[in-house]
Amino acid sequence: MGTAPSRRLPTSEELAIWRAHIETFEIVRARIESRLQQDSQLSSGDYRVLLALNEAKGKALRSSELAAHIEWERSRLSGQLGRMEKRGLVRREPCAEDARGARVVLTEEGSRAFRASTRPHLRAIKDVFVDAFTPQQLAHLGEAAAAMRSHLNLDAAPDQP
Amino acid sequence: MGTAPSRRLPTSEELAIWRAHIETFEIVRARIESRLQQDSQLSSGDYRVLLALNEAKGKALRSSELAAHIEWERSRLSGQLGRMEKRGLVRREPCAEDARGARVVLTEEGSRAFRASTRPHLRAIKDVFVDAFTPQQLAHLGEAAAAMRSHLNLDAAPDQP
DNA sequence: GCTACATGATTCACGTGTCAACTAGATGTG
DNA sequence: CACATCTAGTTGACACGTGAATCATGTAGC
Repeated sequence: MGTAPSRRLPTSEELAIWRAHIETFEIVRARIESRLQQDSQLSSGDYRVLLALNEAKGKALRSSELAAHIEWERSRLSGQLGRMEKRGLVRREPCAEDARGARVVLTEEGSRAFRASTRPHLRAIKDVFVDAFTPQQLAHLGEAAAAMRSHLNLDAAPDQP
Repeated sequence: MGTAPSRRLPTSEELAIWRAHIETFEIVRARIESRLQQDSQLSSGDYRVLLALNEAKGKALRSSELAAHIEWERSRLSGQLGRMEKRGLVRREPCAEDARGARVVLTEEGSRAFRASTRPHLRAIKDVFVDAFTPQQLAHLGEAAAAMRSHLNLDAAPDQP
């Protein structure tokens, strides 16, 4: 099922849409990240880690669970946690069940920083992203993202042989 | 003119669209860049610089013209050019009219690399991006990008007092 | 138990981005 | 001409991302 993708190159209109889309939303991402940084001294990486830990039972996760949850490479997470630990946002402690592993624990300070960042961050998303569009356009964007995810076969069950 | 942006936070639907959009198109960008790297051993930064130089008269530009053209910070361009020069894609030569400046010249090798990269790169854009959508959806994406550009006041004349 | 392999996590080298400081040549004003 | 100031470009410190290599611990097969 599905139509065969045509073998031609993109037209100049298609190319222009690609370029406009990627360049524009790159700026959007940068603006929202910059607001997060200014408002809360957090990078988007910090925020993502704090969000995941905050939702976790006991505000702690095994490092590899965390990596899987936010879909990051392990080495990426390792570096990120190192920086966050230096700033006191998280703590790493040895894991009782598996001496190889580490539990990543949200500190009180990390928890406070996350709670304080949420509202202004959501606000920035509203101001910069949501308010740019009509409800129609926003719905179209949602559909486009869904179409893309299906095109790329994301959303597929992650552990299939 | 224009409706006042409401002061409420984004709804969970709006937030979901934001997250789906940014995460999905981050993956799209990564895939297309990875194809460019595999097909042509070029990063997207390399490609952008080569594209600009290739279009320039004499396949050369002053460093600051180049920076302005592709809208990069000067230090970013400086580092990029250093790496590209090491690989033989561009050459920097002193500038006759202004001894401070440098002319960035596309080398024969850089020109060849760019020409060889174009088709596979366009092909990747078609495969990964364009073919994910119906023509309607693609048009909607173009409109969304335009709405966002206008929301952010991009497209404004760059040199207004 | 011992060897082989799988797994959790870190480390290293490198490419890449930002911002602030710096160098050196241009320019404008007395 | 002397001085302040502007401009072109580089450099350095740091944050961040990737992939390969490394190290230690777990687990399976004998």
